[in-house]
Amino acid sequence: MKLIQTQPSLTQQVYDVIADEICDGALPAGAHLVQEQLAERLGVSRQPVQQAMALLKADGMVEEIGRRGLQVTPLDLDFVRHHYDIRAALDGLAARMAATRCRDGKAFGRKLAERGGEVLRLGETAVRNGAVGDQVRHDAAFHDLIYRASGNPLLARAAEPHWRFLRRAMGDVLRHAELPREIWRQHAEILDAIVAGEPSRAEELAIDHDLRAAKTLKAALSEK
Amino acid sequence: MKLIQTQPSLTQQVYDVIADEICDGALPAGAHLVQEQLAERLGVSRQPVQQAMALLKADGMVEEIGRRGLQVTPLDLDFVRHHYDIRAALDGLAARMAATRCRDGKAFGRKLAERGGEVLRLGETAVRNGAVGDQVRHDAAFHDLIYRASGNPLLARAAEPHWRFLRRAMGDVLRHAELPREIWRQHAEILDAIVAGEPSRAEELAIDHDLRAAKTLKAALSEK
DNA sequence: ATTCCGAATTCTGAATTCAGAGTTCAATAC
DNA sequence: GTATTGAACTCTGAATTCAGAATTCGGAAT
Repeated sequence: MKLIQTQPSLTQQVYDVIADEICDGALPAGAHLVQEQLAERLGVSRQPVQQAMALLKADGMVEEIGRRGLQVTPLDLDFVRHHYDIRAALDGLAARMAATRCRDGKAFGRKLAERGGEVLRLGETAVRNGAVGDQVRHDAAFHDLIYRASGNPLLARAAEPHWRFLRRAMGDVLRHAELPREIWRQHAEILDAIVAGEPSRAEELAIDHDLRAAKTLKAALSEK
Repeated sequence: MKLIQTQPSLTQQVYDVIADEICDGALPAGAHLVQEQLAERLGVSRQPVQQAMALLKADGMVEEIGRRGLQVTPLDLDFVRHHYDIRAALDGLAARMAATRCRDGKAFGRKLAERGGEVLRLGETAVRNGAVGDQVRHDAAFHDLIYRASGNPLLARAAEPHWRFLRRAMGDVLRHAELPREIWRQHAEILDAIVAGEPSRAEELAIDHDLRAAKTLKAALSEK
């Protein structure tokens, strides 16, 4: 029997709407946000908006501008590298742990190979179709799969703020460019190393992948 | 001229009070929290309490118990290792980056050696005095120094949720035991490697330190 | 004794209002 | 023209109230 999903709170819904608009660029850095206006636009009272703003503030996505509303935080180019450095550490850990689990259990590795393969195929389909939004989604899905495969339930959550920032940065770029095709080759290599049960190799590839992505993204942002 | 500090919001103050009580064990795992009661106890209206609870919930420190208030989240022993694994990755990164900076700039290393040395001395004094609370504080201060020395402004923030959890776990243990004295020797070794500008060695020592701490803490928690 | 159902209760989320913090603007003085 | 000051304005944080979700309890039926 399927669990009955309770309606998320208005606060949660407001948070999700605003967070998504920030991450996909509809609300660009510096965009001015006023609680009363957001409340009107979303058809709710100000209180859930206020609460959502507090959460978005805690997440670094918005900041106060001194009793004159809030603004979407700037996308600081220097922070691209900072976020990727942390992601590299976390992604490396995830890959290593997942590979260790595959080394110790063949059935686990087979299942992961299968699921990973699906995501890679979806990613490559999106590349063929030039569906950029889909590419980002499958990129995230691939990494999420590895976090979950690591056996550490905290990894996905730990990586989340960095993904959020980078999703914003990518969103900025992807109006003009695509994800490099080579990331899918890199994903495949990471998956292979994990499934083969090679922790050090998997970690190295994951870190390398992120550090390359950092360079690429930073270069693309500098051109704008 | 000294900056004038504005009073933190009531929400922030409520958050800080509750978070501190959770972290130092005054509010143990499972403690029942009701907004109205907290509001009375703290002499504020329910609204800032509600907001603080939303933030504490987002931070995983409290959880809902189904329209009957909230409770402090359980301290799950399995999570000690999970948190330390992530901390090891982050601390390793911090140490490596700090060491790289020391290798590239001697003045930076000298300054760090000085500051680090101070913290280590404070830690050792606390050990001699059997001042357990101070030991935890200086432990955190040491690591915070390394995060800042890394040059990545996001590292301290990234490590925060893990420190929160581990501070709670340590608080649980420290009613009965002390931090092992060897952690100060380990800290000194990490600092030496960083100041000497040896990134790989610094990273290794930092990771090793955390993995040992994980074992020690987990064993201590199992005995209770 | 166990199960079911409706009522009572507890508590939260949301709406509304009030107070006031901090910014902006307009008038005045130099 | 520039600087200063006080008033007006914008917006937030907090207090209060209302609505209702979800749990608990007690009584009735089996």
